[in-house]
Amino acid sequence: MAADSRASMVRSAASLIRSRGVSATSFSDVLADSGAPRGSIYHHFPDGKRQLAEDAISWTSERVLTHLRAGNLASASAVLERFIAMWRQVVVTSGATAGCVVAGVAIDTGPNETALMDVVRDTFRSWATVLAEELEVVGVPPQRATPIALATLAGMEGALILCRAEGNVKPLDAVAKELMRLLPSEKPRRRKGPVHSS
Amino acid sequence: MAADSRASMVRSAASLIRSRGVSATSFSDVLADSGAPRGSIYHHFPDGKRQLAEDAISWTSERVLTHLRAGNLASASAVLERFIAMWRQVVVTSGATAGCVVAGVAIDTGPNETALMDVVRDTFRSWATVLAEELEVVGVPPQRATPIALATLAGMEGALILCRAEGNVKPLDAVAKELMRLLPSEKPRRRKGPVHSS
DNA sequence: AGGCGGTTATGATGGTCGTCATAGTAGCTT
DNA sequence: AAGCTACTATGACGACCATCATAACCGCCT
Repeated sequence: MAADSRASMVRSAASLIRSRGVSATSFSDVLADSGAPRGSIYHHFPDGKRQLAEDAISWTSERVLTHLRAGNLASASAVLERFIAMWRQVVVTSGATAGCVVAGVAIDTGPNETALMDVVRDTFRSWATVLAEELEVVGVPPQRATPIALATLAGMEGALILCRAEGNVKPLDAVAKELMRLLPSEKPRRRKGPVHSS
Repeated sequence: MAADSRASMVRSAASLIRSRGVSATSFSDVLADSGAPRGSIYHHFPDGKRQLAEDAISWTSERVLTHLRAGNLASASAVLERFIAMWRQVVVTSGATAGCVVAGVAIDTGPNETALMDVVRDTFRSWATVLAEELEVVGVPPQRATPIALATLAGMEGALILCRAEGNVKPLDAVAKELMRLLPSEKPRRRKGPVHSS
């Protein structure tokens, strides 16, 4: 299959960018990590490194969106918790060495490379939009859904950085707890007060 | 004076790292931006680039801490707003191209370079600590002050990334508004309900 | 005047990076 | 079987990077 080595390159690029940023991730690193053949870099990525970074973002974004939309939308807190738990797992399984690919690209991309930054912007927008939509579906007032979604996204992106610095998930958990406070008090369920994650 | 060129190098390094990350910031860039002499790099920074990055963080951190402590601690919202306004100014005056130096270092620093990451961690901790202390001083319950401080820090770091992606300050403003909601309702002042920024 | 420590000029080194050209191979189509 | 397309091997290229060695410069102290 053709796209095999290509896909593994994208996956490796995403993984490496997550934990070192994009400038510190060389093609050699990607090849070494993916086992992909040297000769096919510019066959699969004619636009070079920029394209690889773009694809790494797109690949990540689709995974995130898929994960988000796979939720069953039980409540507002469930929506946020699903998003948060996803990032939490990134931190935990990486031993607090990985963050967000999109942030990694965003931070060491100068204002010149508008193409890359456009992808970054669109990705963040799509995440925030889906999050806001889902919040609305479960009853969060429309004028609250978007700001809450944005604050959650920003809070997570920031938390990922703090977790990397601290070497553990504690900052993310603390931030998550605060983000939950932004939600309007849920319609009082009959029994069981506390949140019960899936 | 000796430290003249050295100081300008640190300042330039901080400025460049803010808007491109640390890996994408070369010594040549720093020298070009600062006008400092080529020959004195390893005189002032015997440990090379790592030391330059460390100093850029320390220099930034001291400026931040100084700015924070210069507030008059009128209320909890004033404390947060002072911190937020500081970052807002970074975004505005840079045309949404600059972020946080510490985040820039944190993101493209691998898990190997523990020395750098230690500086990053200590810096974040000091900011969160000062923020929490000030919140306590103005009457925020101790068990709330620390989480709020952390969420504010994470929210700002994330917001800076989003602002860079969007090219404007709107994300930061939206996040800031949400962060304010985390504060316990202020002791009801006699008159004037709504928050009134300085 | 003389010297001395702190600073800078100059330039080289080895390495790595992104990029690409050229040639080879595998596999499907006809 | 032939040929075409998609992929890979090999290796080179110019550029830039961080780092350092060596020597010259400057101003201050004596």
